[in-house]
Amino acid sequence: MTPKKKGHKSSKQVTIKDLARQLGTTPSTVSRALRDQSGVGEKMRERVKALARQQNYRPNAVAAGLRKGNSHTIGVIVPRVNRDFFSGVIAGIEEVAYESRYSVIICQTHDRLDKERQYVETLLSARVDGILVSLGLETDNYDHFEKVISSGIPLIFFDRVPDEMNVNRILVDDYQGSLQVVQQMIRAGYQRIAHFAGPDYLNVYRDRKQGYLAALQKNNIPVDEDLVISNDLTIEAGRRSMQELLAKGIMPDALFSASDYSALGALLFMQEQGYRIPQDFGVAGFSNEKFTSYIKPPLTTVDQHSKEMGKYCMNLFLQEVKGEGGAPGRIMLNPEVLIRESTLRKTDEK
Amino acid sequence: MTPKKKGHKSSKQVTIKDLARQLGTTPSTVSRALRDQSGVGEKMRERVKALARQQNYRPNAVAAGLRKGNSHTIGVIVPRVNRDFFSGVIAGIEEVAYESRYSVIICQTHDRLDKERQYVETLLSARVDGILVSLGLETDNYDHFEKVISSGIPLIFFDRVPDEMNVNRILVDDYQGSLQVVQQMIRAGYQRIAHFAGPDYLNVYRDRKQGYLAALQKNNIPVDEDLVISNDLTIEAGRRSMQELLAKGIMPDALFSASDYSALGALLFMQEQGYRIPQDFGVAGFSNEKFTSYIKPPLTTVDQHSKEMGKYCMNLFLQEVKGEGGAPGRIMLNPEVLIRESTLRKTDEK
DNA sequence: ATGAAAGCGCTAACAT
DNA sequence: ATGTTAGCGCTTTCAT
Repeated sequence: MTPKKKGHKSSKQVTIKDLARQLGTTPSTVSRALRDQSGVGEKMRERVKALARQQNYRPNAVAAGLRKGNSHTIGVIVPRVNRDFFSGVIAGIEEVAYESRYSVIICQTHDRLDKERQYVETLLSARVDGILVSLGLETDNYDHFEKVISSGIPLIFFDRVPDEMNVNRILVDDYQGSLQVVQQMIRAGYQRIAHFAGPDYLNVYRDRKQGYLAALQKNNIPVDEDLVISNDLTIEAGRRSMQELLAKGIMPDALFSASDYSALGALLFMQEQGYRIPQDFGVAGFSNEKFTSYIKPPLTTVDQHSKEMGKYCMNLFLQEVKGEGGAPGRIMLNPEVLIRESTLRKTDEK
Repeated sequence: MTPKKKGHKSSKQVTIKDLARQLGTTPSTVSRALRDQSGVGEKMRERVKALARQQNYRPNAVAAGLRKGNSHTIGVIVPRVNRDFFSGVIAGIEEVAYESRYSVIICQTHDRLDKERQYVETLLSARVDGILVSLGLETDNYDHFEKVISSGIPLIFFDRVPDEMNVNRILVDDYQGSLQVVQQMIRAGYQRIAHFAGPDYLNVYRDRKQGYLAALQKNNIPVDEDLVISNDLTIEAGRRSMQELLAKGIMPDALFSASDYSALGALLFMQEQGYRIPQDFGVAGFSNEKFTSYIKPPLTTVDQHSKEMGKYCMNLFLQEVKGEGGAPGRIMLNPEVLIRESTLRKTDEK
């Protein structure tokens, strides 16, 4: 069957063959001319290009990809695109991809493992040339990524990476970022600092918690298990966890949350309860979401250099795809701690 | 040349042909079996599927697409993904796409016309089955979209749509939303309401301005040209425009901005200047970005039902691609006006 | 129920 | 400098 457009305007796309016929030459010559390959007369090249333009010829990347065994497309899998951190990384990836003429397919898992698996399949079927991933909150199993590795294409993780796999990874030093934030909070005079953590099987949350614990230890503050709470790090979760703490009669004087969102939830709740931030209660988050600087008071947080991270990802991919990649390694970026009003208790106001 | 993986682990992907050989049958039979087509013996079907699973066969969507003349992929072009409105639309599109097993390529133009053009080319070359677009701020020319139309694939615009083209469009009633917001502001006692507008060649900004003007007119408030300012609707632009107004000695008592971001900029600036919101100055934005409900005071704004809009888009595409699309039409959703504290001046506090 | 053969559009090895 | 040929992996006629 000749595939014909259903009910549409029956515009078949112009092919290289059509051009060849009209020029009285062959597809190979046209192909060469179009791609500025050597071995085509100047005159012929001109004629080909002129006709191509005139006929609105558009190369079929699908066909070329099939033939060449690559699609010049990469897939990016992230939990969500509407987080400033992830959209920053994506912006960085796109910037480099655009320059090197790669297309980027962005997939959102919404932190769901089933979607993550599905998207891996889809991308592999689409024969993307590489996959860049940040894991979803639910992901505690990496079988689907083993498939990527055995397919032979580059696989690069960023931020939320799998521990047990020997793969390329690009990270920010979560431990250091957290350590510094909590140290500052302690210096500001907070004594009972609570922590909202994410799942322990994700490196970032584990490291942030370790940084928190290390800061307490360095200052000889005993760890109170009641003050360390795992939740799913949304605004609502932050609000609820805070409420539950108070309901249980547990009263910290500050909070370091592994996420800006749950920090915000807690902050709003405490304000509603009449606590003044930072005098009565200090709050710090993580990721430097934009809203953290708009709210009152502005929220102390940690910037992860998201755009830069994205650029590193794409550059690493480009290196890998050129075959210049050595053994899988890791790149660790330094975070930037942003001390803002939400943890700046003037001790005399205590 | 047999295309071989460069330096990679030389894992060639299993093909339908490999399976056929191992089963002593032909590619056509394997293909039929895999896709549950009729005309294959029950027994053979089982054997094929078993082997496919065992060998980790993965269909090559590129090859199938080339043969069938479709990619089962759609492209979405938006100004940016880190706006709640756009990420909401994308979520809606993805939800429906996922169910119907379509892949979605998301492209960000960052409001730049050159990128918009480039992405259209890329998507057409990738032979996507349809394109969904919301125009960039710079876009005042639609030639690149004419190419999409002449390629014969469905083209659907949402929110920011081109006026002069006869295409499918999905919108929210910006005029009504703006009209209602400004009416409320007037009822709350504001008399000199400024307006931040976007470029006039984009429908949404034109309509929002019209809604603003209509509200004034209905209340017999004369329009003051000095109070209507075009800027690029970022936080910084909002801040700057507000500053310039005051510097010129022009003092409105409220602002209705066509964007939440520029509304925020103005709000922050006014607060820094010591004005109380909403008592001394009222502020309203547009789009219901999430941050609008976190800031103090919460910002009056207009919700555009973004996710629903995305679903409409994808469903319309599915209809079109099945050939059930009639002449291009338009779908208009009702906005939801969210009156919040930033415009709730208690008149006695005046 | 199965197989043979052609071809989607393009590229690249191998002629000439 | 150009042409010929083969084939990427798959689907779909058209046999049998």
